[in-house]
Amino acid sequence: FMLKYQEIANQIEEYIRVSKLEQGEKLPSLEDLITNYEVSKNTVIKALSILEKNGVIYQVRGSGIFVRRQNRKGYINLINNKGFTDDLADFNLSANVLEVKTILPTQEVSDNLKCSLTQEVYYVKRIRFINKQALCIEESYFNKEYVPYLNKEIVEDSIFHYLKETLKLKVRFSDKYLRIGKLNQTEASYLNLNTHDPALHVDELFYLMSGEPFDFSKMTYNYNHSQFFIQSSGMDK
Amino acid sequence: FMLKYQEIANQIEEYIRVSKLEQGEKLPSLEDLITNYEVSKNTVIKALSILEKNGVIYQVRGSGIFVRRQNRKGYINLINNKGFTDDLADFNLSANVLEVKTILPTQEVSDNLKCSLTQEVYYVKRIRFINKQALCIEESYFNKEYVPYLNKEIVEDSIFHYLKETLKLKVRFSDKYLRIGKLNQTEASYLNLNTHDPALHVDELFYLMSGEPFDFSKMTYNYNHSQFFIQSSGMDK
DNA sequence: CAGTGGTCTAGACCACGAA
DNA sequence: TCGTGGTCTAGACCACTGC
Repeated sequence: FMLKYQEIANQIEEYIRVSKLEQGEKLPSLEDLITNYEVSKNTVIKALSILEKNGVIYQVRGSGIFVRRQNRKGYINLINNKGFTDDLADFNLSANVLEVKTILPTQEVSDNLKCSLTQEVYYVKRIRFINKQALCIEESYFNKEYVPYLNKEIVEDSIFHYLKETLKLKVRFSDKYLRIGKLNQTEASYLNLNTHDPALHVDELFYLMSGEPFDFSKMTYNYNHSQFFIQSSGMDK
Repeated sequence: FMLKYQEIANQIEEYIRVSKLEQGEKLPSLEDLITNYEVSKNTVIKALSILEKNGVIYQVRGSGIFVRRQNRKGYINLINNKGFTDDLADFNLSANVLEVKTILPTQEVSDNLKCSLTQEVYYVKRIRFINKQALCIEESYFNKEYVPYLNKEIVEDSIFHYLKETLKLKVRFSDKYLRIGKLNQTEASYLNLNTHDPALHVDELFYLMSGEPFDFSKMTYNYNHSQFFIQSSGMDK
């Protein structure tokens, strides 16, 4: 079962895709959408507000509803929470698992996961590849309270898929901190680059539906494959 | 005059600040808010959805409304459209204007601004400083149709302030493209760094309320001052 | 099962843009 | 002035959490 406004949002997005509407092209009017979908005005507006938030459309009072979207290919959208799987769907992604174990958290990890220093967490270290080239080094820490079990097989696949399907955990939101620096020797060797080459460090904290942080990840990206995209929706609406 | 939901959103944010509520602390229930502000349920929900979008709160069904917000200081929020002025308010910002002139657009500029190759645009080159250290090199191109006049005095101050107050232009949304590379010799000298040091390149396209692009800016950041923050709100709601 | 957040409606009225 | 998007309401009913 799906919510009406969600369903309508999906259908409008589908409509834009199959009609191959481009930036600036006009969609049916609010009233048309209301009669077509046989729902109330508020419901359509809610659907449109989702699409607006996601950068798919923009609405202009007195004028109409228009298509936005114009993502350059190969850029990773920093707003979605879905990992890369969506943005880089056209590319050949894989991961090389270096370690999966339980450890005692460092101060930094315990601060972020809001867990005790004496309570073990899962530690996972992976190198992620895109088209067989190293994309990033990823070190993740999982609160065992929410992720009681992990192993190499699970982690070689998509962790998020496992969390969602098996553990029934859903990510509600996340905080990302980006920083630019230089690669040290170890990082450089993993990424097949040179020491002192540019490095993009991303710390990311993932929260569950209930608002509890459960996954703290530290990533170091290969600068050759680091292209990111951000759509800001500006005003409060 | 202000919209009710906007007013309520502001007041709740204010309430969080003066009450010094921290991450995870609970706000009054929906029903309380409805009776306190004497508005309908939908209006409160709209106010809350703005705060949720801005990363200020999160709502949990059956449980309550909680404070989010936990921005590390000095990180630039990549979601806001306001330039740096807000995030770096505590720091000493200034700009050194190198050039202000009208030129014919390159192919790249005309593609982005959707203007003809034969129609002149304003070109502005600035170095921006934070606490007297070079933060970034900024080259901006403005469509003259919307920004008919610029000069050095205006540009030394905040361009966005001028656009808003004098020209009555409002930014509706923007697209940002981030890329990491190495500084060339010229860039390095402007930023007081070394050739081949890390460089963060950001291309940003700003759109007006009507959806027209009017400002295309190419920025190169000093990696020592490049700390960015992104709050993702995850799911479609 | 009480408390709390979320969805949906029908309809009144407002505000902006374009012809 | 008309078409179109935006705000707001009152109320019905649904869904999840935690005692």
